[in-house]
Amino acid sequence: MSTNDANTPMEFELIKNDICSNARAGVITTSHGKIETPIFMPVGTAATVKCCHRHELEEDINAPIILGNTYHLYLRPGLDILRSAGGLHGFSGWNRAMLTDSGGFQVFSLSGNRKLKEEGVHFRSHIDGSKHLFTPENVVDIQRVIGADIMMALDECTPGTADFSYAKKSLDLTMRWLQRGWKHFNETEPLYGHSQTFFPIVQGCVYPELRCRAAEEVAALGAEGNAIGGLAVGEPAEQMYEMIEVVNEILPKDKPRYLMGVGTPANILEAIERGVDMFDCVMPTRNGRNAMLFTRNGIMNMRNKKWATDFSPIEEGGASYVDEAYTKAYLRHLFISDEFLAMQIASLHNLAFYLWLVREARRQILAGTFKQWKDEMIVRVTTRL
RNA sequence: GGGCGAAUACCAGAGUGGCCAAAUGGGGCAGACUGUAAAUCUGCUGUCUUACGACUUCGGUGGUUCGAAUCCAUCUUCGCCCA
Repeated sequence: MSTNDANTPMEFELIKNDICSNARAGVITTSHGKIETPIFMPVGTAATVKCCHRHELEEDINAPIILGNTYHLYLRPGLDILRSAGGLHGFSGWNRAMLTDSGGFQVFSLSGNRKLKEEGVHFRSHIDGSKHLFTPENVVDIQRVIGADIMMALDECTPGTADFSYAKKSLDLTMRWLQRGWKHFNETEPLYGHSQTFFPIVQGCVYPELRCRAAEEVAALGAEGNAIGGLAVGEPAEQMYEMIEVVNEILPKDKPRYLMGVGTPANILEAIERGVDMFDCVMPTRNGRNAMLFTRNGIMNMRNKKWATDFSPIEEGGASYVDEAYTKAYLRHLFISDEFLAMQIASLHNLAFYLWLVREARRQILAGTFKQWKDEMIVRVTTRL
């Protein structure tokens, strides 16, 4: 596993473009290992991918990169502890790559507890109600302390239902924040001897005009990778796909593109087809904890009675050992009985499935068979079992 | 043999004359969840395909009453106590 030191920036190598679509296969090299793309990144908000041991993430799910969250880690355990531990890598023991969200999504999801100002976002902690301020600059500093290989710009994630005038006003602010964050990133240094990179985020809600402008401004920075945010937040899926097309027309082809917070297996396949390389989403873990399993044959609600006496494996030939190790009837029993093991099995299964899905997509792109495979997979993964 | 108490929907359990198809909890059935304030949230859970509405229910039977899960009589079952 080759690694980069603090002076070597992240690299992205484009291996192959699909013939029939904008899908592509590549490799990202970070100080904490290589990441073959397309990739799905499990979300580990509070320094843990919920219900999963590190060993499982490494060996069973085989995730090359996971997420952390600036907002949550800043509040708990706090910067002093993270700094003393040598960053989140040292604290959690995760030695592969890591990406941290800036807290921009919390600006959206905790909208009742915050106030947007030109300088940044004033918010109250959901834990103790204490007051805090995130600025484009200090979220860079915080992410330096966390030590993520990839850090994200502070943005405002607008709801998919925002009207044009609000979306424009919001985008203007996000773009001003972006310039400040980018400047500050370039004026500061990593703390732990490994390199860090900074991804800007394209906003603009569902308005092509705004998305184009944002993509052009983002592309002009020349960052090592670029993100698309503010999608899958209430707008119809077709509109999301349209926005991805508009934006990817403009974002540089030789840099990885990260679609933030998306999504369902079908969303991911559609986005890969449109040239997206990186994904993250809470869906495999959250929905897993709530008894929803994604499989290559469709979706199962494990609480449903139909599984009560189904003693077949969770998923024959599935992507992780739990698929053959436990039966549907047993897993249903665990969920009905509120046993912790149910959530562990489901989370492991779903993450392994998501990682399998993107690896298989990559394999199909390399084999030149992506388009046909994708069309078949969409039907399968959206079937309700 | 005598006395007291209890019987309510799948379970537990409230209700003791009309606002009762009947609180609440559990269980059951289904749905939602997209850069995680989520091991969370929502709906349904007597029958009539849905709503309005109608119908049948509170151990059985018979009564009182304009009206009964609720009052009376009696029977049945269960629990406790005395012999």
